[in-house]
Amino acid sequence: MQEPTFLILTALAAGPKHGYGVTQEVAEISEGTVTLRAGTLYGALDRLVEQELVAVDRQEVVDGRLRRYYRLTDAGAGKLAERARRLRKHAEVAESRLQARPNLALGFTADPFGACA
Amino acid sequence: MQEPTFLILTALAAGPKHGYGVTQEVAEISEGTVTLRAGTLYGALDRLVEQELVAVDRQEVVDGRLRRYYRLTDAGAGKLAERARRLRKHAEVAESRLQARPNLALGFTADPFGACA
DNA sequence: CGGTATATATCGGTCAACGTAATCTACCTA
DNA sequence: TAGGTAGATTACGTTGACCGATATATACCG
Repeated sequence: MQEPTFLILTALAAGPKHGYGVTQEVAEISEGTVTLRAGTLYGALDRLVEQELVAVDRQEVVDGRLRRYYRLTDAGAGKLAERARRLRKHAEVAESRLQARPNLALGFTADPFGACA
Repeated sequence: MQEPTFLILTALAAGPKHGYGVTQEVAEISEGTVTLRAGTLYGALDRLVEQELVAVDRQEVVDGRLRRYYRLTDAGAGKLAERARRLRKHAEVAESRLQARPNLALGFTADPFGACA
C-alpha cells in the first residue's frame, strides 16, 4: 500500500465521502503535499472496493451528476490501523537514528549558541 | 519513495553497510515484516546512488567476493528526515481518526469485561 | 460566452518493486 | 566427497500503483 492509498483510507476513516471529497480531504491531511489525480483516485477506489477495504455507501444524483459515497469497511479500518502503526514505528526508528547521527543536512548544529567558536 | 526504499535509507542512517547487511538490518527494523529481495535491494541502491541520496563508501574483496559498502549522504539524511516526519504525521492522523471511530475490526470491545452481557 | 469548480470515467505510459534464477566462495554435515 | 546453508552480487522479466491526459456534463460567475 502506497501513500495515496493510505491517505484515501485515512480520509474515509472520519466518515463516508464521495470521490471528489476524498481528494480535498487528502490535500488537507497531507498539508498540500499530496494532490490526488483523478486517475489515482478512482483507480485506487476501484481496487479498494474489490479488496473489500472500502465499500460503496450510497449514490446520489445532484444536478444531474452522479455522486458516489464510499465508506471504510471494518476490514479497511483494521488494515489502516495496522499500516498506521507500522508507519509510525518506521518513522520513529528513522528519526531516532538520524538524531544519533552527526547531522549536517538540516541546518541544525550540535553547538547552537556557538560556545565552541 | 516507497517502504523498501525508506527502510534502506533508515538502515544506512546508523552507519555504512553492504547490501546484504542492509537486508538483515531492514528485517530487524521492520520486525520481520519486510524481507528485501535481491532485485528490490540492488535496484533501489542503484537508484539511490544515482539520486545521490546514497554513496558507495568503499569496496572490499573478501574470499574472492566483492563486498560493496554504502553510506547515507547528507542529502539522503535530509530526505529521510523529511519523509520520516511526513510518515509520522500521516500515521498520527490515521490513528487519531480510527480512535474516534467505533472500532469493530481490531478485536477490541467497548465492554471488555462483558458487563453488558 | 468563456473560465472555473464540481464530479466521475478511462486509457496508456512509466517506474519502483517483485520474483526468480544464476553465479561464486566458504563452511558444515552426512 | 557430495550436498546443503550462509554470504554476496548481478541480471532479467513481470506486475501493478501511480500519473498525466482526455472526455463528459452541469452550475455559476464575470
